[in-house]
Amino acid sequence: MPVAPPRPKDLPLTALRAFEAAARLGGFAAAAQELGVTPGAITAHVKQLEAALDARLFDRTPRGVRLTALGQQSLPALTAAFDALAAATGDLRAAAAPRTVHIATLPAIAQLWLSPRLPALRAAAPDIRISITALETPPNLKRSPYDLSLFFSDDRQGRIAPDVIFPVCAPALAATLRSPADIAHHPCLSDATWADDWALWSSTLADPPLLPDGPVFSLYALAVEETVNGAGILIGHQALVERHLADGRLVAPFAQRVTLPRGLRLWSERPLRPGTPARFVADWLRHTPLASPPAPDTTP
Amino acid sequence: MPVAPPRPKDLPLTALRAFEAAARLGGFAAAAQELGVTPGAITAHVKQLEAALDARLFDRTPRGVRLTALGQQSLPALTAAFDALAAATGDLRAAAAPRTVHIATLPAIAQLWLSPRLPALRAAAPDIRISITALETPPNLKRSPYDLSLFFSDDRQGRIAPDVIFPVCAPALAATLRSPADIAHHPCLSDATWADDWALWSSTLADPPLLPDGPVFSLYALAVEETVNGAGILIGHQALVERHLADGRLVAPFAQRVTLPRGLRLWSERPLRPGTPARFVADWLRHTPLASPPAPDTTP
DNA sequence: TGGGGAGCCTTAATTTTCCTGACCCTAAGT
DNA sequence: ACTTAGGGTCAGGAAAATTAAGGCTCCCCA
Repeated sequence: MPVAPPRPKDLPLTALRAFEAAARLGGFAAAAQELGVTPGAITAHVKQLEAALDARLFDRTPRGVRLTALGQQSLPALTAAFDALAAATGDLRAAAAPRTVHIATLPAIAQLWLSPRLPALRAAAPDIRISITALETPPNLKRSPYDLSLFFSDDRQGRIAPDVIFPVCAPALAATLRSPADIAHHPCLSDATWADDWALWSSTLADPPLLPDGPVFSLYALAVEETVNGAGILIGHQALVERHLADGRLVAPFAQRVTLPRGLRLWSERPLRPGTPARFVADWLRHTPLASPPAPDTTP
Repeated sequence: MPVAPPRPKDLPLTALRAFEAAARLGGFAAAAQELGVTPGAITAHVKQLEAALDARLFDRTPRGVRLTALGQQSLPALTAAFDALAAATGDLRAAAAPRTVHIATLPAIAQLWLSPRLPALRAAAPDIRISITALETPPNLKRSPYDLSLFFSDDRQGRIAPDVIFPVCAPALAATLRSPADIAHHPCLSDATWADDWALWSSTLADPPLLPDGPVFSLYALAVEETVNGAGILIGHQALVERHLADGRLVAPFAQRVTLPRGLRLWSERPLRPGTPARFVADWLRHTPLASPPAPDTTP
């Protein structure tokens, strides 16, 4: 019956957030990625929280962690509270920078789909600042400071375009190709995150050709650039190569095209109120086709 | 139209909490006290948040800070979110230590009112752990990890006893007192936080005596101890001296008693569900009178 | 009117805390 | 047996809090 046990300290906020993320995502590594810290930090935070509570929140197994009953019953309220906090934070940020729109997207989409559209968008809304952040994985929009998210997804909600794939190459190379079988004589460029694009496409042919190996890129935009330079044949994603097809730097030598179940998807966590900059940008991107490229400069 | 502005970082959680507290309480110093940090830390947090938002949240004036419009409009949602978070952590803490009750109270109440009751309470509920934290100021129960709060307050909700004040002294000294006028010949002990108790009491007399100065204590329990030792006359608070009156170490030499508008108040932020340890402790404290002190040990 | 004195916030330097980065460990799936 | 995937551990360095000092008003009172 001590009169002064060490004052019951408030549970540390960051440790609570680390626990909530780890519990919701089912692992420390995933939580570390969402919070942008290292797994070691999550370990320390959870341990700190468990020490403060004097209770286990996770059962440690050699291949991961599993929530204890205590952790399970506490998770929903914590998640709701952090969601509310994130929503309030989002409102605060929007109120502080009312004319800025933050977009999260894949690096490839940023360079090959979004970037060509930006000049026209900027002209259409000169007072809106567009901030683009390239991420490998779609963020948790409930928690991240982005207004719009633009990724490939199976979800049809907010789909802008289907993902259609087909081989593309430089015009000079295309001139040497007669049929899909000719692919065997050229390098097949592909992207690491879409490793089986070539297989998917060729499997739809009546007579699938032998596919030679080719360089695998971790940046799709780089693969596109190499293809423009004649390095080989790339398995193209329509949305990402349309600009190069339009201005003639790339051509599609074969008619065969494959529509994948996923598509380019633009969405936001909360409904965008009409009149807000984010709403304008979303509507504009959704409904404005890519403008024609500037005519090649033929004057000296 | 930069493609990679420094990635919009998440607003730091602790900075948000510092801002919320400062905004809600109307000052950095008050926020620092509620959060248990120094004012300098609040300054740094708010500055960090303002830098992250690239907007002012407070107008600095020489005698304090005032919320900007941006700060004002963002405050309610933030406060609600942190309240939800505090409620969730409270539930988590309760689930982790289901048989512990945390009580916040004044040091004087802890020593003079609560402590004498603890043995009987412990006997009545041996499986409940009582944790008592002595604070000079009632905590914000919505945010603090206490189940029960026990302070003097004007609020009648949850009142346990009125605050009745009257002079008390050691029996030997009392024997020399005939009327209130005799007070003038003895030191008048008082507590710094209740500095005008003497004036309040004496002003109700038909013939107010001249009040001599006396030692002012910052710990009321110490003043009581000194009075027991015959150091002078103390202005007693009924709830805090009842134990000493009951066992005869102090007596009340005069009949005149003054009931102040405030009273001893026991309350909790959220309604206590029946069957919970906190509910049991609250009911017990509310309804169980102070047990008789053990008989003086007269055997050799 | 003008000079303590008290509040309140800020700043600078020191101390403490936290995060990272590289390594180890264990178990499950080749 | 080797690889992979997930956590745990530890030393060093970055970022935070504390402490202590400083500036700026207002208030009070002579």
